[in-house]
Amino acid sequence: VPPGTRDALLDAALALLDAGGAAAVTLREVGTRAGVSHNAPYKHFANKEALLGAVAARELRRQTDVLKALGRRSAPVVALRKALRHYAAAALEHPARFKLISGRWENEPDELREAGQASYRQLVATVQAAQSAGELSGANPDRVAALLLAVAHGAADISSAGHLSPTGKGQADVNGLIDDLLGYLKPAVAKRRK
Amino acid sequence: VPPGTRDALLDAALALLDAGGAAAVTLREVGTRAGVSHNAPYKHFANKEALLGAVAARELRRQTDVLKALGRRSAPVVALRKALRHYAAAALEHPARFKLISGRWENEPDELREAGQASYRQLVATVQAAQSAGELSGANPDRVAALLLAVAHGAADISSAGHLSPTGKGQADVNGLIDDLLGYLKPAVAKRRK
DNA sequence: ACCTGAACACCGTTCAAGT
DNA sequence: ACCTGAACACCGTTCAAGT
Repeated sequence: VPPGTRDALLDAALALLDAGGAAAVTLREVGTRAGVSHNAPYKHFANKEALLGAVAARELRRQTDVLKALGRRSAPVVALRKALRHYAAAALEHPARFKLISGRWENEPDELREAGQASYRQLVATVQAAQSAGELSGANPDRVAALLLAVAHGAADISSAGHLSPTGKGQADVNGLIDDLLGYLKPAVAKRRK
Repeated sequence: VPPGTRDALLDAALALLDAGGAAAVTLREVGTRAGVSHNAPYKHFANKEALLGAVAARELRRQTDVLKALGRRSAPVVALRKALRHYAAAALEHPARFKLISGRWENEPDELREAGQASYRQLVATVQAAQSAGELSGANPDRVAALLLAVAHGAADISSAGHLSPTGKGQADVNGLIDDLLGYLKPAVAKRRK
């Protein structure tokens, strides 16, 4: 099937989101850009929140696919570093998407919750692979993954708001913080296998 | 001077923010709750954004005062841990305030930017104190402070959205991540002074 | 100096109606 | 099954006018 009204609505909503933030996503403008009337969206989505939820879930799935591809092409700890940098870079490049995907939902759509869980499982798997390869300290992989995600998320969010540091240089600083944490998580070099 | 319309407007906006999120803060409802007409706010603030900016700056100043008091009553590294926990707990308790204070601003009010810088300086000073006391590893205090803030911010934001972990227990997990990072930042015990 | 009431443009949502 | 056009309630903002 060609584009289809539903996909055209999602595309229009994403374009408006990136261009002008969440406030710019108007059902009327979404409809107009998709070539339909101002309330045709209601034939495809229950309401505005459902439309935004579908946009968020689609983007999160796309992002997770990129992270999976990184995992197939690099050594574990390199894939982990690339994944975290990619996560932060995406957040800085499209802050409104980032807030939509990672934000609070009154009624989180199943589609979005499942995409989020799949993305998190991918991260934990990468951490485990790096630990098994002896490239990362051996603490509980779930906790390590959560810590890494918290830093990437927090650094990107703070930087995106312009609050990282008075003299900060944006993304460079975000990557620096990710590297700092990965450095602290390096296994002790003195520890030798028996 | 007794309350004053301006303070009454700020109080009403904060109450609406906490009760129903940013979407519930309506200039009309703010005016009504403050006992004035629906557009009296325009006599005290340029527009809705300016009103929200004043609310954010006031709350950020209050929060920073709490962190300063913690610093005066505890040993440095204890104060640091308490400050980070307090930051995260406040974020979880009043998520809409947290997003307002730490979010993006089209035109960030001077008042808010200055309050944010003061808060960050307070955190860096606490890190430095902990390092001077030999309770925290000696890396660049600005980078360490940024890393700690990123974790507290990121963990609170992810947890607040319900995305920390499928089996996560909210605030307990956030504090756990803060403790994990502080653990990694402990100075090497084997290192003795000459 | 501070406030009110009417008015305007805009938005989410609903409904009756069309093919 | 999908879409349109009119309509409703609500919101931010402006303006003329009041004290």
